[in-house]
Amino acid sequence: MQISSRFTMAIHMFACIDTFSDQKMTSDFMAASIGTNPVIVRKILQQLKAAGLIEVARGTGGVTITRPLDRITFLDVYKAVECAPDEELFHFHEKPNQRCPVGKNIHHVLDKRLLEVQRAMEAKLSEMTLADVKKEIAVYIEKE
Amino acid sequence: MQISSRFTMAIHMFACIDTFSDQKMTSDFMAASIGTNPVIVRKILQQLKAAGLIEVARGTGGVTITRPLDRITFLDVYKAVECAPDEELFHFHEKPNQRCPVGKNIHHVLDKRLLEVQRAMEAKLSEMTLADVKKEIAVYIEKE
DNA sequence: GCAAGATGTAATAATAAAAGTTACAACAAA
DNA sequence: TTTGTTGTAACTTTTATTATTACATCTTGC
Repeated sequence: MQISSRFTMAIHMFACIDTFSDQKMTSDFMAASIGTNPVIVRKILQQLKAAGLIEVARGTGGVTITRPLDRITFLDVYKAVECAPDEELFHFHEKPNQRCPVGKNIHHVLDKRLLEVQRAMEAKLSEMTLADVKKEIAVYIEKE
Repeated sequence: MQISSRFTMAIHMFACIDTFSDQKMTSDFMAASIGTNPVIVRKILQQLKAAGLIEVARGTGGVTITRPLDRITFLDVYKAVECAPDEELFHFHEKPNQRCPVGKNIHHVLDKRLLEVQRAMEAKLSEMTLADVKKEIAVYIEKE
């Protein structure tokens, strides 16, 4: 199973907003760059807005990033688009038999360990920022 | 999105096999403990067998774990049941527009970073073993 | 005022993956 | 040869993602 592509689409969107900052960025433009439907882009825009990462100009169009790119981490983006609040990475089977000594206790035993794994992933995500992406995209564009 | 419950079911199965090592362990028994269907258990058994972690006695029933529990990590189990070989944790949107400078390069920029995140998660998974689970389950059972 | 071009969002469909179920052939041992 | 089990195919159900259509709402310029 995989983490949904909303995350990579969101980062792609930030890259568009920044790279083409001289022009008004619309959901149609970003959808064309990503290769998806404008409504998908608008939904992700709403999630990013709800997380306080961007502002969207209604009516006229255009997106503003609310803080410097080096202060937006991959984890910020991940949490904004990927999961419901406090959702856990691992999906637990929900009906272990409480009358079996293993079924009764497996949840206690695994929960904290799986959370530890999730924290490790999140820690790594928080080390990366949109500024890194901006920098590297610029290098690639330079080359051409 | 979440990692499927096959992973936690598989660990639950190992816990059953070990905790009740005095009796023959069948898919029916494990399914009852997990709260699922025996066929689900048998499919996971096949995946664990293919990964070389267990042997299953056909006809008669019963499962043997092929090496000491402290030498089977969560990562071994995860890789056995969770993903196709070399499957990546993050799902990339597949059709970025090659005529857009961002769409053309986003994959290059993100791939190595997302792989780094995945490696961090896998590293943490490899620190935990089934022996840890065995030990803690035993403590819980002791208490009663 | 109102036309043009956006966003916001509901409703729904299409797709894909996980999880569950039924059925039965193949097998091992008493 | 009976019993209880695994192996596995076929199918259904469930859930989540992704895509699409449609349209109300908003902002600006004319």
